[in-house]
Amino acid sequence: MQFAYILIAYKVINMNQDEQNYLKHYNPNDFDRPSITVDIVILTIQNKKLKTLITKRTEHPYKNQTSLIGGFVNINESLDNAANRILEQKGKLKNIYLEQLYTFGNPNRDPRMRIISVSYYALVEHTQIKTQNNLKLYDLNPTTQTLTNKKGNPKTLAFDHQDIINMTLKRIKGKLEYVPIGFELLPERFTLRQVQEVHEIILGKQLNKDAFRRKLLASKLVEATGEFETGKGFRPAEYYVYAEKS
Amino acid sequence: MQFAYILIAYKVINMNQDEQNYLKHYNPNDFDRPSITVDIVILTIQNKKLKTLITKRTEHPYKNQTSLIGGFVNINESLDNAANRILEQKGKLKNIYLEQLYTFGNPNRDPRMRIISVSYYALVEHTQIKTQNNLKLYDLNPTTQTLTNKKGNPKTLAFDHQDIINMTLKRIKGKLEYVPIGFELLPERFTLRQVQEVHEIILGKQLNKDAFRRKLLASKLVEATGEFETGKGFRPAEYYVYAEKS
DNA sequence: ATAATAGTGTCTCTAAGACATTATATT
DNA sequence: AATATAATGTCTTAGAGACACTATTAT
Repeated sequence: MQFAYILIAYKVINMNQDEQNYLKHYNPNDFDRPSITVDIVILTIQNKKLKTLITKRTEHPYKNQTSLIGGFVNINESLDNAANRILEQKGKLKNIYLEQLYTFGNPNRDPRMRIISVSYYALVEHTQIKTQNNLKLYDLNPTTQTLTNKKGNPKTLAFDHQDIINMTLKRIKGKLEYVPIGFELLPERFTLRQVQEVHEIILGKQLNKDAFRRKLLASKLVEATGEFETGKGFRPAEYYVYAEKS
Repeated sequence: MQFAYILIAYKVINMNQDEQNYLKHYNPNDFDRPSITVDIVILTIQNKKLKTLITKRTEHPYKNQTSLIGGFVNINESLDNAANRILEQKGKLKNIYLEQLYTFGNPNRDPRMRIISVSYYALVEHTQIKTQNNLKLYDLNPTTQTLTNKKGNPKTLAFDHQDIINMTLKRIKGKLEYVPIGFELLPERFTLRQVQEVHEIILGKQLNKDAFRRKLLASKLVEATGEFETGKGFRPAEYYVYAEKS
C-alpha cells in the first residue's frame, strides 16, 4: 500500500523551478502518519455551577461511554475551522468563544491506532446550549475536577478526556487569577456581582467584593449601560456590557 | 491507494469481544491524514542577549533558508519523546527544559502537503550549546521579535516559523510577569543579579532591584549556597541555586 | 584610597482587604 | 417599615518602588 519514490537531487539555476520539480515528485505517503482529531471541552455556568457538555459514544472504542465532543480534522481545513465545524455539527453551537488548549499525543491514547488530539475549550452562555438525547450537561467540580451526572453519580470519561478536562481547569483558573475572562459565560448584559460569581465558582473560593469591583472597573473591560435589574427584592444592580479593549 | 472496508455492526454479549472484533477490522488508511512535525524554539542567553538556535534547510522546500529545529513525529513515539529526540539528534542537546507551546495547523503552511506542527520551546544554558556549520545562534530581539545574524542582518524564517517564535516570546513574557522561570537559562549556581538580568533581557525593561530581590527570596525558589563570586572588582555576590518547590 | 557592585534598612506610595454607611428595589 | 443587596467611602494593611547607607572585593 506504500510506494517508495527515488528522489534525484540536481541543481538548476532557477531555484523555483528546482523547488517545483521537487514538489512534483514528493509523495506524502512515504511515511506512516497519525490521524488528527479535535476534542472540545465546552464549559458553561448554570444554577451557579460549572457544567460541561458531554456526549455518549455510539461507536467503538469506548462504546456507550461518555466523552468530549470531538471529531477528525479534514485534510483541507485548519484546526480552528475543524473545531468550529465540530462545535456546530456535534455540539449544535455556533459563534462560540474557542481557544486551543494543548495537544495530546500519547501513542496509546486511542486503541484503534495512533490518534493525536488537538484540544480546545469553549465558553458558552448556558441558554445557548440545546441538550438532547446524546448531548448532556454534567456538573464539573472545578476543585476536585470530578464530573457528575444529574443524579450526582460520578462519571468516567473515554480515552484521556479526563486529562483534557483537568488541563482546561488548570488553564482557565490560571487565566482568571490575573485577567477576567468570564464574560463569555454570561449573557450580553450582566451585573458586576454575576462576574464575581463566575470567578468564585471557577476558582472555588470567595473573593473580596470591594476589591473585585474596583479592579474590574479600573480594568475598563466593562461598561455601565445605565439599565438596571428588575424583580429582585432589593436594590437593583446596574447592567454592564463587555467592552473589548480598543 | 486507498481501500474502503465495510464494517458490519453486530451486538454480542461480551462487549470486549465486540470491541476487539471492531478493532480487528478497523483500517487506519480509510481517511486522508496529515503529517505531524515537532518544531522547537531553542532559547538561550549569551552576552546579555537573547538568542535562538537556528538551522539552515538543506532540502526543499525553503532550501537554504533558515528555520527552527524540527522533524517528523514517528508513528510510535509520543510528542514529548519526539521533541526530545529531535532536540538531541538535530540540536545536539540532551536533558533540556522543554515545554509544549501551541499547534499550528493552517492547511497551507507547508507547500509539500498538509503538515501540522506541534511547537515546543526549550530553555538552555548557553555553554551547553555546540554551534556548528548548520546550527547557529541568532540574536532574537524580544521586543521587536526580530531575528538577526552575527553581522546584524535581519533574517526571515521558513514556513510559519516566525509565528512560532512570536508566540514563544508572548508565552514566556507572560509567564515571567508572574512567576520566575529563567533558571533554566542560567548555570547551576547563579547570583540574584543574574536572575534579574534574565528577566530584564526577556521583558525588555528595567526592573526594580530591591523589589525583585525581596520577591525572589520570599518565593523560596532560590537557596543561598554560602559561596561567593571571585575575580570581580567589587563586592562579590553570593551564589544561589534553584530550589524546586517541595 | 578608589571604583563598582552587593546587600540592608527605611520611607513613600499604591492597591487590596475590612468595614461602615448610604441607596433603592420588593414585600 | 422590613429586608436584602447595590454602591460608595474610609481606614488599615501588605507589598512594590525609591533612595540612602553600609559591606566587600580588585586595582
